[in-house]
Amino acid sequence: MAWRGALAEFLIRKLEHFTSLSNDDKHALDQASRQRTRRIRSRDDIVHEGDLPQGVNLILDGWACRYKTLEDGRRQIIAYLLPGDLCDQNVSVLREMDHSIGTVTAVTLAEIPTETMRQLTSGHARLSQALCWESLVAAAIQREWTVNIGQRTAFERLGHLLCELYVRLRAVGLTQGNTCELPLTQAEIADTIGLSVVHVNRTLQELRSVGLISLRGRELTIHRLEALQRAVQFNPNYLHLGREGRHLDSNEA
Amino acid sequence: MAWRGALAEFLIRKLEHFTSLSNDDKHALDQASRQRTRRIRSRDDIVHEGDLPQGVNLILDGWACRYKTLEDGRRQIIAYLLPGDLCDQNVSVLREMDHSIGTVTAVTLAEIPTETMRQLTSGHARLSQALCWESLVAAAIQREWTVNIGQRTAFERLGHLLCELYVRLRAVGLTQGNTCELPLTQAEIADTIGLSVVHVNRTLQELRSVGLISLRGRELTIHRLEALQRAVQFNPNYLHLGREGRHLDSNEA
DNA sequence: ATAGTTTCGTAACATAAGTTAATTTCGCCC
DNA sequence: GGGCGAAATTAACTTATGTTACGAAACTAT
Repeated sequence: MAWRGALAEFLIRKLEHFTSLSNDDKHALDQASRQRTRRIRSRDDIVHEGDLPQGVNLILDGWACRYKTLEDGRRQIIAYLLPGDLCDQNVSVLREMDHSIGTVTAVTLAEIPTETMRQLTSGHARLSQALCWESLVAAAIQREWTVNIGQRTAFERLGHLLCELYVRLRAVGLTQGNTCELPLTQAEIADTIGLSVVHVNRTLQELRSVGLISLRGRELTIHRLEALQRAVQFNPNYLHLGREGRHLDSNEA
Repeated sequence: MAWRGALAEFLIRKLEHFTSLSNDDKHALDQASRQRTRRIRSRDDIVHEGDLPQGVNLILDGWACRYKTLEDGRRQIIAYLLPGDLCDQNVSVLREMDHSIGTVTAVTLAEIPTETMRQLTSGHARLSQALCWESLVAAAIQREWTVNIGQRTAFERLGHLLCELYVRLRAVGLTQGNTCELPLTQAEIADTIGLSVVHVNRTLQELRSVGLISLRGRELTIHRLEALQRAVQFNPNYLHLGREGRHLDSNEA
């Protein structure tokens, strides 16, 4: 059976970078994704800080983000949730959410009940490992963001973010050649890498003028990925995609 | 039985902020900590980026940190590991470490084999939940660091870090009144919050001059915790210590 | 104690990034 | 297809933070 078109398609593709799943595993994942799906419109909230944590959300389509707002309005985007990403495999252990999750684009998500998750992991050793891997990778990404914001220059920070998003999208088959969608406004990028909008704009101009990227409409093209990686010290090892995350064929354009 | 003096003392204390453990749970934890302990001297590496991940490490005593180094020598400290902290409950799923772990002070740690961990979690539902909570809190801390470095001013960043370390130490009984150890050099603080050493020094002077803290030798005193929290927008909810992480009695001085 | 080595403290100066504000371009809706 | 609001762009100016450098203090080891 081809898993193109399965609701859990992107998640399955992602997990297969770590291990190959049996048809049974994939079927179970897909079933779990069908129990309850929800459509949320663009720039809307999925979960609020202070909420009681619910079961697991799987992003089926669209972009979301975790974010936190300070009292005076400053906002930090803490993570991007792309198709195939699971939010919070175990949060229900906590008493309340310490941050919010909002959409960037319109999003379709599957709400997988805690009980279904339990069944998935107890009955499928391989799958259970793969899900564990997925949450370790999410943690590794969060660590890398700390490094990115803490140590890198504006140019490197922005380039690094673009590399990461591109490679993550490629890992789930959402790139065409060296192009992918980038539905973020410059204000959102600014809140992601801790810069002002104006400086994001300047830095974007710089990345363009040295010929490393194009960004028009909501479409990003990375002209020379290798060069960009070098220029911004992007080492994809933290994504744990095997074989360094490079040379993974994307779906052809 | 009193668990003062148990090797896993600090871990037990920490977990009990989340749930109360049975004597059986505590005994199992303590036994697991006794299997293999190791002593590492100050400013030495425990784990190197690129290493094959091993079983779980539990910090029994002393301070360690996760860090990452860029090619040109810039370094970011990604997390502090304090007594009672577990490193990497499931890393063995990954093929290689994407960052290093080094000591700040001399450290005693327990290496808990993967198999022992499995037994711990499968035989003790309560404990298993508590360990899950501990890893969710670690992730929440990492997210908060992203916010801290991304959005806050130097003054807030540093104050926030000090609040966090103080509250975490208090949660395991390692404070005396409003004082705790802070065995970090200013260079290490700088690499933690993404500032230069000089600016850390300036900012420290500022925190002192407004009477919020004292820091001499390796001893930190927070004179007015509430005031400091307000001044730097430190909201301890992300530590999920129940009751907001305040009013937890520390061991008396 | 003494010498050597970190760490801390400060000053003078340099610069990356923030702010404000005005203009242009883009995407969308009637 | 014109008008409206959001997003992007640019310029001029400000500021927080970085850099370099040097001396003082605090540890460490003999």
